[in-house]
Amino acid sequence: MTDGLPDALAHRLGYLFKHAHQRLLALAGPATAPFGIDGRELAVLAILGAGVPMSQQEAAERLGVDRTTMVALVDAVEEKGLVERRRSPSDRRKNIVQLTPAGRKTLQAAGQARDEAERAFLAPLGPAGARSFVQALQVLAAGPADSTSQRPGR
Amino acid sequence: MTDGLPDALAHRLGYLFKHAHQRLLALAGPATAPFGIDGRELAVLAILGAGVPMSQQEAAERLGVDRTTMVALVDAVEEKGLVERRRSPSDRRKNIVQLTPAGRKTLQAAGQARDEAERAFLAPLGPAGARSFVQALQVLAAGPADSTSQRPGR
DNA sequence: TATTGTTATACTCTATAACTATA
DNA sequence: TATAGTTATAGAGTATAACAATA
Repeated sequence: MTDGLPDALAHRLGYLFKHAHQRLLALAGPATAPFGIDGRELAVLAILGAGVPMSQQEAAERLGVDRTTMVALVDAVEEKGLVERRRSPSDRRKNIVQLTPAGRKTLQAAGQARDEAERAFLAPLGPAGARSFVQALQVLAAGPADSTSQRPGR
Repeated sequence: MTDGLPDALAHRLGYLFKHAHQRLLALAGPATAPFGIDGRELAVLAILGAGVPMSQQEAAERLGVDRTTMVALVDAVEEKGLVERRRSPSDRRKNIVQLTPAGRKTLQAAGQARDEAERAFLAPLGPAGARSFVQALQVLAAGPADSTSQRPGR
């Protein structure tokens, strides 16, 4: 029998997603905590530090959160001195949100800690199993490839 | 347009779990809605209909939810006439929660609808890919197999 | 008129503490 | 004293509506 999982739920994807996610959080939370940020704030830094400067709304879309949620998220990392809001010169309605030097440093260090936590989380699958699991998860998270967008992997 | 996944997040498991789960809910929610229940209530029916009669607290533990959360959950399905609470003869503090005939019927029909939704969700992986994905997810949800094994929840 | 950021508000989900009745 | 169920309450997390500034 699948020890740990009640039979009636062993194949329920919702249940499995919830509990797998909880186990990940239990590992990744403590990993990023020493850097003063949580997983969501780290994701904000990662989005903003990825490339071109972008507005709050662009960042919110990429994160998959509402723009009203993004306000509090940017507030949090700005108060910690990790990002700065600046008015866009070309469109003064927009905030361009940029990483500070401290933000870049935190992104680098906390990102590494989180990567290690993720590796530990995936370890039971073995290297090849972990790789194909993440690939499959990317497919499922991206959803059915619609005609106008590129197909992620495979 | 953000087609697919933003590079900076493509390998972040928390992000992938969240969005994959959301996509699953978008499919499974409408599938069980015609039967008047949501996914969580269906899980309650599945736990209670799986075998031996059990108390609310036992069912809550297997579901991975708090016993106070379980009260409202059982309330909901009881009001719909799908389960009945009755006092345990051997320990009058306990509620034995049993499926009604309507509950069994709903479990059967809604369970089938949900299974179909899950198959549709996993379809992009192909049959073999879906199988190994679910297997991996079970491993990750159950956590490291330690000797005193209980589940992580709570 | 539409859009960006913002605030206020409400709703969902869940957990903690306290109460009751049983043991 | 401890446990099962319950209630009240509070904390996240997120979404909707409305407003000011700007386009």
